[in-house]
Amino acid sequence: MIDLKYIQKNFDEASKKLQKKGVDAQTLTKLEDLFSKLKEANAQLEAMQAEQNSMSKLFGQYKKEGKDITALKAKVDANKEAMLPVQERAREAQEALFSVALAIPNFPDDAVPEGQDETDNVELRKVLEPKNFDFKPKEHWELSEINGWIDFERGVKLAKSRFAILKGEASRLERALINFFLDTNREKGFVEYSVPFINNATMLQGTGQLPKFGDDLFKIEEEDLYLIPTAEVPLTNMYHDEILAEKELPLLMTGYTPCFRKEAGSAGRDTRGIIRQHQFNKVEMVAVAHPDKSDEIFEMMVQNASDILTALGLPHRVVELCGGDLGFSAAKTIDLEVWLPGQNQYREISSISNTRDFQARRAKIRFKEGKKNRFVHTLNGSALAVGRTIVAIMENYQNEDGTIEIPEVLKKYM
RNA sequence: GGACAGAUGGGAGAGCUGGUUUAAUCCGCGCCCCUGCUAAGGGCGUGUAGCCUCACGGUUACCGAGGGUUCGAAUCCCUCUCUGUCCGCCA
Repeated sequence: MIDLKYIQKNFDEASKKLQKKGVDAQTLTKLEDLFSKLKEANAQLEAMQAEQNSMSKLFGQYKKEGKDITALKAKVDANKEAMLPVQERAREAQEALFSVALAIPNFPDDAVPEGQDETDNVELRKVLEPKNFDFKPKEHWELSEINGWIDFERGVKLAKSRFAILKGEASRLERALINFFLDTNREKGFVEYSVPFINNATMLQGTGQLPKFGDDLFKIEEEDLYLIPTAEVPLTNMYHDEILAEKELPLLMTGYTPCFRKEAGSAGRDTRGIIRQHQFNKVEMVAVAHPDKSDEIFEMMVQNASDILTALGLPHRVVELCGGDLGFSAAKTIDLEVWLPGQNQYREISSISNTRDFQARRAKIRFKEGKKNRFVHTLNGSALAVGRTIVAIMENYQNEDGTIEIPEVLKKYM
């Protein structure tokens, strides 16, 4: 959640920042107005409550001393009644404020490039040269057919479209990748976790998926539970509503989970192959960091994901997202895009974001700095998306006859 | 799924026949004092969020969650969640 006090004190600046993310000034004005209304109502209510409390105390005293309480009772009753509309006003303001505030995205960092969509993203560097094939490289679904790696039809039969089955070597490759990713992350200082794949609504709100993006989530019917769209949700929310000691920071976490997404806005995109599935596997990095250290940790996370791709011999480029392409919770995001020779283009395989204190405010994750509590910074990033790594290996390591080599670093895992 | 018990501040633990409890007490933790080392002792302080105040300080809410009764609820009533123990079932 954005800092309401900041908005109130620096309205113009806040408004300008949020324009980068497509929030109009009108919404912000409404927010500011609701915030003022809430404060006003609360101040009045509290004064009345104070009055009520002191009269009640007196009431007890009178009774003890056997004094007449008729007059006092009338006064206290009148005050109680007068409080009701004020109470209602405060409650309404609170509700209205939150419904607006929870739907406002994070401020982008000042250094984030201007832009509307992914075409305005900025390429920072390329790592590894794409290999020159002396034949026309095939797309991964063609290679899958030759090798019998992916069973799309039966995946659809079991669930519905955008579900697939990995078979034999492909399934083993997936398992090897997960282990390779987790081991590498562990070597970089991330602690490995195995977490619930189902989280409740409070947690989804903590990391920013709810209330605005419920359409992208699979919900468990009749329960307040959702299948996680990313391990960022459980890993970050492990510290939901906790106050950490400063010396505990940073908390570096990694975990493998399946991820479930409805892909509501992506009908018709990437319908062939396993680039875009309703269920995919991912190894995630999450950091809970001291605000002064989050930039440093961010760079480390980007470097780690890039190093993994390099170790796998996969050409990729590092791209900084422009304001218009930033996710809801992110202040800054760097995507890693892997080269897919079959598709003849770079495709996203990792996305690393610093949410600053945006998620920390929602999830109430703080640390003790001296006597004061301060919000932490939370960061998350894939290292890596497993399914897309399989696609990348298939397409980059294919031979002319359609067979696929296994990258050297994975051989000990298979 | 059934039966019983429970949920209090960093920990332990009282209060639970409604009103000097601003949540006692102990431990832990912090600062200070005493003590020529050590041990021991003494004093003060020590939750979260918000609002008002330059500050000192004041004030409201929070005793698992939500609602109710009452002038007043940790305490009484209702609903829910979770934990423990036993039984049943189960990878």
